[in-house]
Amino acid sequence: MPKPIHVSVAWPYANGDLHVGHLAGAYLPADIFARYHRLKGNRVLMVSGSDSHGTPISVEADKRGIPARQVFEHYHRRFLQTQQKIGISYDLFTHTDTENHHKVSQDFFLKLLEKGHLYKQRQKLLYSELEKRFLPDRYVEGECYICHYQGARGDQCDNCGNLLDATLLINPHNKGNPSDRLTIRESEHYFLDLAQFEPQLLDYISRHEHHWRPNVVRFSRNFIADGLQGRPITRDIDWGVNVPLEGWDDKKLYVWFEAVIGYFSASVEWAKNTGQPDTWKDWWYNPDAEIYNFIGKDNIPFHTIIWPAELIGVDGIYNNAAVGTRHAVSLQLPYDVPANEFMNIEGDKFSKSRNWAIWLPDILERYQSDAVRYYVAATFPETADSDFSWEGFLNRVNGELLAAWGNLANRMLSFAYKRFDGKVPVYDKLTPDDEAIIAQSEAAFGHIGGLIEAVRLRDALQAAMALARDANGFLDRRAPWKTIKDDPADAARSVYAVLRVIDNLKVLLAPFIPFTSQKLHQYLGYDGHLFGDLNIVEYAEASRRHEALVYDGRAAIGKWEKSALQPGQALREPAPLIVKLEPEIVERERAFLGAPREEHAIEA
RNA sequence: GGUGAUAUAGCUCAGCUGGUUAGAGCGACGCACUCAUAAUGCGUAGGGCGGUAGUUCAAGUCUACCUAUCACCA
Repeated sequence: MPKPIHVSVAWPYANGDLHVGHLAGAYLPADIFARYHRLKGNRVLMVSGSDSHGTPISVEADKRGIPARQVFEHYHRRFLQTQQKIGISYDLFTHTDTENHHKVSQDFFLKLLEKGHLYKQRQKLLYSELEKRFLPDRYVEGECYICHYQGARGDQCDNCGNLLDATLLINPHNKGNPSDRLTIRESEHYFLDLAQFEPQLLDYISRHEHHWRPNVVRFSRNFIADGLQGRPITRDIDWGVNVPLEGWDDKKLYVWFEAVIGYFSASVEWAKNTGQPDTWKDWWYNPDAEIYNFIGKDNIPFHTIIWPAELIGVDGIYNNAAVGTRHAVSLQLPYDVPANEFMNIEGDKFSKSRNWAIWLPDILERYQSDAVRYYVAATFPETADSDFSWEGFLNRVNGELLAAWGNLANRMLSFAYKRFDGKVPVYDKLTPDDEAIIAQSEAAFGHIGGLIEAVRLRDALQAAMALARDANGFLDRRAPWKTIKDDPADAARSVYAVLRVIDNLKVLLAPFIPFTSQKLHQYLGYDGHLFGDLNIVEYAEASRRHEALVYDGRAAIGKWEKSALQPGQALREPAPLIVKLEPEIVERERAFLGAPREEHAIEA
């Protein structure tokens, strides 16, 4: 019975390129998880998109002197290209500036309002007399009222690290315009009354804590114990989703409120795009479905508190009775929120302003997608912060991915291709040793599958690599290059056994390194594709068009099942799977860190 | 300031509810092999688990305090 699995992936702000932190925190774990479940035959819906709104984008737009829309469209396009290249298999990667998303967000707002989960309150905010508008916190600079540092930002002090209330800053001034005069004005806003949801949230957490990561549980419980405060969900800004009320034309929905709704709205869009507009309910209104949110640790409260509160608050939305009894009455809340920690770079924290970052479009110009995927997956910050180091990259790619796995496949395929007439050897009867290694590789499907389902991806990858090492050991014991001379029948047995193990490893490793597995699939003489295609598709709405990344799995034939490799099957001429890295790359790549960077066009 | 996390071989990290001589990969050293991108295999040497004080028949594994780093909240 296929299980509906929803993979909700954090929405990147479209104000700059994707970097390895994005990949390690959310996108790659989500993709590995989704690909596994697809191989397993489950019904996967994986969605995300560019976050088009929010001050980071306005700030970037002001810096460049161009409209916010232009900034987000530029990076949205690059997100599509980058993720297509590294193979993040979204069923839909859209953005939050679609008519669909605006509508769904507004419907969420209205439903919450109707059910009494919102309240109005006046707020004191900094107002720019020059620009005639309320100034977002990030545009404000002043003296920190805690440590008296002069260059504190409106939302946070870079010196003492404290979060600040911009209206309390000493001598606040407009960052972009020092001659501006800032005054404090009151503005009315809608607040989400989080405290109302406390009992349901506590209940939700206790129902799931046995299978959540301990830090996610502790963090969420603490957050509630600290007291749930109402949070403003509207703002005095001009870039964002309109507040769907009369007289609120100069305000927008706050990005934190609206962006998480993307998981839902993107599911609705996906269903619409596929011509079956109700199918999103097979996840959101189906108690058998499991929804997984892949995010970084900075986002935990938004996904275990705020997003569930919004879902509880709008329960029943779009679930009109006319649809029939196929669906449940209640919206599904996330089943698991496997938040990752942070990935540092050469021992230091990621920083966009210092360009202390490894940008995906840049490294994908120089390295195989699977090499990047392998290293990042082997170093996932699943339990603690981890570190991306170029020396580590070199060692793991050359010493593990290439030496233990790529070379295993290459050495045996080459041998079989040359000595067995380009075919999988035909054998008489396998020895107990041969049968043991095959059985071991078959048992790995259950073991590694279990680890992936529990989102222990680093352990899963390590288990697959251990099997590859065992296969190398087996090969050395059986030494077909010796037996071929005086006992060719025995060489046939051992070569067949290793090829069977390689065929199994091809599938076991496919969620992690899909491009390599596909190549190997062909070398082994099979046709067809293990996974579907990732395409950039344009969709038209009533007044706008947008591009999205879309996974088309119709032609995929890969299955999470043990190999039935046929003796006598014709092989294709093999070639090395993994490109060997030169030691010089370590110094070369380190030199890019902290140096000014130029954006290049992304080649397919 | 509060809360939480992390600190284990040269490096990167595992060690669940406390229990035989603390594990893996890489690196180092030695041996073997030559099918393979000098790629593989076998073996050896390396730590006593941040510090201090406790609980216990028994503690990386529990408690308290301290130190360092990180995160979140004020």
